[in-house]
Amino acid sequence: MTDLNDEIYEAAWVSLARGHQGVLGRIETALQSADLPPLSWYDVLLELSRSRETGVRAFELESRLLLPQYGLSRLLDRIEKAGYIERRVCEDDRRGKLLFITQSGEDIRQRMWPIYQKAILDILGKKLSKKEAEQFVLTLSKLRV
Amino acid sequence: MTDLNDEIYEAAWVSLARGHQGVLGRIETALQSADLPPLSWYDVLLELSRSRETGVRAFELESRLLLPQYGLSRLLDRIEKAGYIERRVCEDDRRGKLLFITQSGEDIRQRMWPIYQKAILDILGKKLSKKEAEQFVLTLSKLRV
DNA sequence: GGAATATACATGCAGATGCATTTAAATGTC
DNA sequence: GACATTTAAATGCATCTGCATGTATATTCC
Repeated sequence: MTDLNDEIYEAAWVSLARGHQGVLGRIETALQSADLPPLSWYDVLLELSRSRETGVRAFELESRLLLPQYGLSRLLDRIEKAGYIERRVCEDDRRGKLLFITQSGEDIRQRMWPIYQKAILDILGKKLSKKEAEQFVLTLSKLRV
Repeated sequence: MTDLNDEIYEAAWVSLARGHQGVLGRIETALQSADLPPLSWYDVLLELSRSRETGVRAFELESRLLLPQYGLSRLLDRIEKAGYIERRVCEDDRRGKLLFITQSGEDIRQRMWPIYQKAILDILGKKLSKKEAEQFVLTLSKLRV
C-alpha cells in the first residue's frame, strides 16, 4: 500500500516536472517569437563563448550540458550549419574536435540573452523572493548525485 | 549590463532545468530497464484510471497534462495500439472522444507504479527532508500562472 | 611493435515531435 | 434553415531524438 509519508516526494516530482515544462515552454516561445534559435543553441553558444580562447572539446560539453553523445553531435551539426560555431580537428587528440564560437555565433548569442533573461525574470523573478530562489537552488543542488 | 541581483533567478532556472533533466532521466531509465512503457504513458493511464467510470475527454487531458493537442493525439494512438486505452465516440458531442483505460492498461499501470515510485523515492526521498520537499512544492506552486 | 581494447565522434534508421492544415461536428447569426 | 464561425481531434510533412553501430584514433598489455 502507498505510504502516505512518501506522498510529499511524489508531489515534489510532479511540481518539478510541471514547473520545468511551464517555464521552458515560455522561454522557447519567447525566443521563437523573436525569430531566434531554440534554447539548446544558447547553452552551447554560452559554453563556447566562455572558452572562446581555448575552444572546448565535444565530450566536455556533453557532460556540462548533460546531453547524450549523439544528441550533442547533431545539435552541433545544426549550429555549425547556421555558421555559429566551428569544429576543428584537435591536434592533441586527432579523434576529437575542438569547438569554437564564431563572430556571428557570438552576435546571435548576445541577441538571445536579453530575451532569455527577460523570460526568466518574468516568470521566476516576479513570483519568487530572492530568499525563496536561494533556498530553491540549495534544495535542487542536493539532488545532484 | 547584467544586474547581479537577478542572477539568483537565472541560477534557479538552471537548477530547475538540470534537476528535472536528471530526475526524469533516472525515472525513464528505471522504467526502460523493467521493460515498461515511458513515463508519458503512465501520466495518461493514471488520469484515465482515476476517471475509469466516466471516461475523460481528450481536450481535458490536454490541459491536465500540459500536452499540445497533436502531441496528445499521437500519444493516444500509441497507447491505444498497445491495447491500454480505448477511444470511444462521445455521444454528447460527436466531434469528441471519450477515453477509457482497459484492463490491460490498468495492469500495466499497476506494474509501472512501484518502479516509478521507487525511482522518485531513491532520488528525492533520500536527498530531501520532508520539510524541504514541502517548501519545494510550495515554491513551485507559485510559478503557476 | 602488434593485437586487443577503449575512447571520441558520426551516422543509418526507426520512432517521436512541432507546425500547419484538414475533417467533422457544434454553435451562432440572420 | 442556410451560411459563417468555432471547437475537437487527426494528419502530412519536416525536423528532431534515441538506439545501435560505424569509423578513426589512442591506449594497454604482452
